[in-house]
Amino acid sequence: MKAVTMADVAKHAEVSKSTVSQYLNNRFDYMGEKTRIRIEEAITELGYSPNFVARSLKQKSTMTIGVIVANILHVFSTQVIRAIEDLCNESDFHIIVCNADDDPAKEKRYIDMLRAKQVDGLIVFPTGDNVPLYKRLQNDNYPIVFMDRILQEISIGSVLLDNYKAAEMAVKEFVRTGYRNIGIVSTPVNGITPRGERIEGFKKALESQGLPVNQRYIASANISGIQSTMKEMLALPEPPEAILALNDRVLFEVLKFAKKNQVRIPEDLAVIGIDDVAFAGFYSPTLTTIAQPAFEMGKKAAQLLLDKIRNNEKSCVSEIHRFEPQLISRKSC
Amino acid sequence: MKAVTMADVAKHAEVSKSTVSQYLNNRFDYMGEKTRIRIEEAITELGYSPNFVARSLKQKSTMTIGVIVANILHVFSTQVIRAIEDLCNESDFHIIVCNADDDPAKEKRYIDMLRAKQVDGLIVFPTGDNVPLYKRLQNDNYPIVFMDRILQEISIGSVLLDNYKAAEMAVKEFVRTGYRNIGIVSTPVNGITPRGERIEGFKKALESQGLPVNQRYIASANISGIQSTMKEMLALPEPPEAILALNDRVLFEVLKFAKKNQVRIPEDLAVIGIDDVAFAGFYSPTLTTIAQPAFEMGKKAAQLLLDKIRNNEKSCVSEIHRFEPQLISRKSC
DNA sequence: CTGTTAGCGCTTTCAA
DNA sequence: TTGAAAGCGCTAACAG
Repeated sequence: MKAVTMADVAKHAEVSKSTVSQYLNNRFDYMGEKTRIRIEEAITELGYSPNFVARSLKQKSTMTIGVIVANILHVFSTQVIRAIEDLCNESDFHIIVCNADDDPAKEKRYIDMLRAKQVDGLIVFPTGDNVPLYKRLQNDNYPIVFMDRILQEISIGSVLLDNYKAAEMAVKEFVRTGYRNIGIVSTPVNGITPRGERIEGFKKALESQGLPVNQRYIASANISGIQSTMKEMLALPEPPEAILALNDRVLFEVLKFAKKNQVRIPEDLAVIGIDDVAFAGFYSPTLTTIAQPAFEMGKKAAQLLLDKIRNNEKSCVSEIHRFEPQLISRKSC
Repeated sequence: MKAVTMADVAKHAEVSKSTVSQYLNNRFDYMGEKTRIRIEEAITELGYSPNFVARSLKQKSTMTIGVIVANILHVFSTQVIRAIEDLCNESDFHIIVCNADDDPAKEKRYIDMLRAKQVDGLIVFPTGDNVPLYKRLQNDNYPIVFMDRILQEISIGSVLLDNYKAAEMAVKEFVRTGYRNIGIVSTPVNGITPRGERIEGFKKALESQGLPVNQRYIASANISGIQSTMKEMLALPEPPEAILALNDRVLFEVLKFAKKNQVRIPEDLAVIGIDDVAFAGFYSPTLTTIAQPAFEMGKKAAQLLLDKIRNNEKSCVSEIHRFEPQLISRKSC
C-alpha cells in the first residue's frame, strides 16, 4: 500500500510541508524556480498523490455532491444523473448516486449517510415521506435541490417537467389522430408530483377538448398489478381505444399486456408513453412518446445546486423550474 | 449549517471526547448506565451526527469502494452495479460509481481520483489501455478486482462470463432451429475480452457443428457503423440467415436495421442477442437471448473485493471466475 | 469506568 | 520566498 505523505515529499525536496502545499495549490507566485522543480521531482520520484480526505477535513468541503433518485429503474433518472455528472465534472465536483428504491426509510438513511460523509450538497428526487428531514436540511441552510417532485409543505428550489402540458400533448395527439375514448394508466399517486399532475393534466385536457372524463378510464395500480387492471379496463362494455402510459415503467407493462393478450397497437389500442424509451424508434409499431428534456433538467439542477454551494446561504431562491415536454410522433397512435 | 462536533457532545454530557467516541462505536462494556444516557440525550438534543471524513482520516479507511464501468450504457453494467451495491450495503460499505465511457484517459482520471479519495478498493471493467496503472495498483497491493474483462499482461482476480459458451449456445440454438448460414456482428474487438472470446467461441462452435466459418459473416464496426455493415452483409450473394448480436447495444442496432429495412425477424433473418434486454419478452417477435447472470457476477466481485480488503495482502488470489450464460429461448430464431 | 494525550494528512496564518 | 505551528473532528493507547 501507498503511504507517502506531504511530509515525505517535503523532506525529500528539503522544503517544508507548507511549501509543498503551496505548490499543490498552484500558488507559485512567490516560489523559487529551483524550489518548484525540486518539489516536482520529489513528487514524481515518490509517486505522491495528495490525500483528499485530509484536505476535506481541513477545508470542510469535499467537492462532492450526493444525488438520491427515488427509483433508478426509470430512464429519466439515469439520463438526469448523466447530465448532473457532466456539469459537475466541469467544476471538478464529484457525485455519489444513491437509489432510494421508492422507500422513504432508505432515502433517510442515504441522506444521513451522505451528510455524514460531508457532501457539499444534495440533489434529491424526494419520496415525499421525509418532510421533517427535508425541513431540517432547509433550516440548516444545507444546499439542496429537488428534482422531478415538489412538496407543498416545503419550498426548496426544484426542477421538474411541465407535467400538465405533457398530458395535454398526449391527449391532443390522440384526438388529432381520431380517438375519443382515452384512458390513462398510472402507478398509485400517493401524492407524488408527476403522477398527480399528469392525471390532473389529462382530465383538464379531456375537458378542454370537449371530451367527458370517465373515471373508469383512469387506472392506477402497482407495477405488478397493472396488467390485471388493464384487463379490467379493456373488458369494460365500452373500453378505451387509447391509453396514455404515465411513464416508462408503466409503458413496459402496457406493452407486455398487449403482447400477451394479442391486443394490436394501434388498431385495437393506441398508446402514447411519457418518457422516450430507447426502443421507441424501432418497436413494432414505433412508439409515439412524450419526451422529457432530461439532460437540460439535470444540468439545471446541478447548476442551481452549485450556485447554492458557492453563494452559501444567499440566493437560496426556491423557485420551481418547469421544463417543456416534447411530443415525438410515431406510429402507435 | 451544522457544526456540532464530538467535543460539543462531550461538553454537553459532561464527559470526555473519548467516552463519546466509545459510545459511538458501541463499546459499552465499561460504560456507566448514567453516562450512556447522558450521552444519548446530548446527541439527540444537539442533533449531532459524526463526521465520516475525520473518522476516515484517522482510521485510514473510508468504508467505500469505487466501481469503474467501461460503459454504463450496457444493461449488464447497471445490473452488476446494483448487485455490488446490495452486497456492500450488508457490510456497511458504500460505493462510488464512475463511467469511463470506453475512454482510457477518463478511466485513469477516475482511478486516480478514487484513490485520492482513499476508497478502500476498486472494481473495474478495464478499458485495457492502462496496463502500467493496473500494474502499479497491483504492486501497491491495492485491493482491486476486474470485471467482465481480463488482461494477459496482468493477473488480477477477475469475474467474467464464459463467453465461449455463450457464443456456442447461440450457435447451437440457431442450428437446432434449422439455420446454417450464421453471422455475428460485433463492435471492434480491440483486445476486449468478451468481444474476442465471443467471436472465438462463435467460430469454434461453428466448426464443432460441422459448419464452415465464413469471414464475411463476421462483421465488426462501431455502433454508428453497424447498420451499414449489416447492409453490406445482407447484400452478399448468399447472405446469412441468422445473426448473433454480440451484446445489447449491438442488438439495438440490428433491430433498428431490421425495422428500417423491413427485414422480418425471424423469417428473413433470425436473431439472438447476448444480454437479456428489458423488452426481449414483449418485442415482436419476442427475442431469444443469452442472459448473463449479472447479479451473481456482481455479488461475486464485491465478495472478492471485500475479502481482499479485509485480509489485506493475504489471500490475494488472482483467480478467474467464470459464470455460466443462460439461453432464453423465444421467437426470434 | 473515564479522561489525557497524541496524532491521521493537510491548509493556513503569521513570522522570519 | 519559505518555515513553524496550530488545528480540522475523530480514534486509540494508556493512565488513572
